[in-house]
Amino acid sequence: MAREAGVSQTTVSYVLNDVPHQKIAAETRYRIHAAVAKLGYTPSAAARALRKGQSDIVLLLLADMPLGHTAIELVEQLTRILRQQGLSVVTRIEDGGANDSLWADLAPRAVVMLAPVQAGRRKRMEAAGIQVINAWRRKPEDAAHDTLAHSQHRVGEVQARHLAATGHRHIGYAAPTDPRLADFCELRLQGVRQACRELGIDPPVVREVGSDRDLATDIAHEWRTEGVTAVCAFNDEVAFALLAGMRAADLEAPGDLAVIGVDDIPVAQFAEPPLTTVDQHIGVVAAGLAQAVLRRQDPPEVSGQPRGELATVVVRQSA
Amino acid sequence: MAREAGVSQTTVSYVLNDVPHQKIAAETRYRIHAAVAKLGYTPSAAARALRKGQSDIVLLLLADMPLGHTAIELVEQLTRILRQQGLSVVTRIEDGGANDSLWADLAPRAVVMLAPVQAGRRKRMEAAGIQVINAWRRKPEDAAHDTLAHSQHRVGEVQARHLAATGHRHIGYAAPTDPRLADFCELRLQGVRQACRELGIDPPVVREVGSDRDLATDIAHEWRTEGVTAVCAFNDEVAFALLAGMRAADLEAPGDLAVIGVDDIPVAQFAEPPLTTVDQHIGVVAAGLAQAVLRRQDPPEVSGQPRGELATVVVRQSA
DNA sequence: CTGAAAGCGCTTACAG
DNA sequence: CTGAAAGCGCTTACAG
Repeated sequence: MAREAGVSQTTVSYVLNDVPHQKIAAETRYRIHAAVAKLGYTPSAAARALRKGQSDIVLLLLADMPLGHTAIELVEQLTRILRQQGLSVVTRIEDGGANDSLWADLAPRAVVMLAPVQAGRRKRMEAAGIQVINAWRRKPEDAAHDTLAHSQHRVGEVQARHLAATGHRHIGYAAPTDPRLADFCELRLQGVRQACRELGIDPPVVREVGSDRDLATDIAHEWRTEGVTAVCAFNDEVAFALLAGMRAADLEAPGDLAVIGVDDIPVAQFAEPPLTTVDQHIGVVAAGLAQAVLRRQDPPEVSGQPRGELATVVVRQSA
Repeated sequence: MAREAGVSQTTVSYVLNDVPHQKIAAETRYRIHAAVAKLGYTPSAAARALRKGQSDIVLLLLADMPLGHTAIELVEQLTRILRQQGLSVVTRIEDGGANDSLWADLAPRAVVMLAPVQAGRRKRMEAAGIQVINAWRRKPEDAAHDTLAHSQHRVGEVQARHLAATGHRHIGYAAPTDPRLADFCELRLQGVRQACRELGIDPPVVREVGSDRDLATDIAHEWRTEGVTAVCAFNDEVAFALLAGMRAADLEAPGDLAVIGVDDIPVAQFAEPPLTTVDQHIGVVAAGLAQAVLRRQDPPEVSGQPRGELATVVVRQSA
């Protein structure tokens, strides 16, 4: 490569990396770019990583749980935003431990954890100079400065407020049965609880709604006998199960029990009745995460929490 | 590291890589492992990659299209299978070109493309010694040796055969409107067409069903006037739209029009009526893909096409 | 059975 | 404005 352009390795490196404060003659630059094009040269990232100790990769670790539509959108957005900054987002689904070798393999600049983080692992990564961004706080107290957790809390709040605004004072909460969803559920549920407190209405009556229609029917009846008139479902899937259980017992939404989901999955509009749900503004969350990654390297440009609403209600017929 | 154990770099490398035909004294081995544990030493993958010219990473490139539940499962399974072979699967959503830098960054051993592959890009990767596995054939003719394409073809076949088996002779095909899904749709549709040919029934009447309920209603009426009695939907989402359109016009499934989807998404069982659909056996596809990756390096153990059914019908009420 | 040495392809002080 | 040289941490012939 250097030979083809008739210059030294050094100069090639300067030109290709646009090293500031290095004046390079325009003609030399040109010769180098020509040679690059001619040879189809691509710098070896392995060598660069070895030399600099870090690659330009940001590793996104996803929890091993049912990943929906929304999670994928988050991945896409984060990938897009960070690419503009020259960083390559690479995604990995967690699976317990074996990933240690992966972060060593990639020598990522940062690891964004959308999964539980074990203290030991975190320490090892940080010791290796990798920035660890924990976007998965279990405890709501920790969530204050965390866009993702904050948005989950907000989701619950938005659900409860919509129900209250349409006159409901006794609400239920339909939790999923999958234990891997428990942390997420807790965050959303806290949001619901807080909203209820603030609105001065009863705390939500929580029940696990599995993916069994008959069970959902029973639960719907129970809620009604307890005076519950509306329920926040953990997500749209749980809402579908509940709606199916209600139809089986000739219970109507929102008349007998109003139901509001979360996610606005593509089929939500085709539910019977069409599902009222909460749309998460994933772009805002992604921007928050991207900021956290970038803050380290570009102090001035980025600032605190991202602005913008994190979630809004999509009103259809079920609530 | 070598110093801590009181041996040379060479020996450390031999021990850690279990180099065959290198006899190392048990005591030396032990000293090295002890030092590894004590220092928390992790070999630099960047250096290894630089030296060997390849990392242990397999890059999975996903098309930029609505990725469902099924796609995610494929990613999970492939990750799991390949990890057992010491390979790290890393996933990236395609976005047009900018990924060139990524494969250079990772120096992956193989790239599995679940996205359209441009000839130029492919050539560059292969020139770099990267194995390229193209699991995205546009043309059904190319699909013969490709597990993924083959399974898509099979999906259509299974749909049509189920409909024929329940007495339908005039079937419709509900295609999605998203152009990014066109290639996939074509593969499935070919499967339907072939099954119709083999069964001696009319070719499917294809219509695009968007996510507009009223439009779906109109289309349902059209099909009925044309004598269509059952329809294969591209996937469960399209099926939901169609079912919603039918309910709006008091048309019943399967009486007025039978509907069968694809994917068995979690909410399919809660459709009104519960959706009959096709379950793709993603494990088989993943195994096929994994084989293709491994074939190159471990010739003997793996053989041709994976065995096993690729898709089966989940019978519920809509068809 | 073990080690000294070369070299993978970069980046970056440093010297001109 | 440009280049010679060191060194990042490995692997692997090769020599003992």
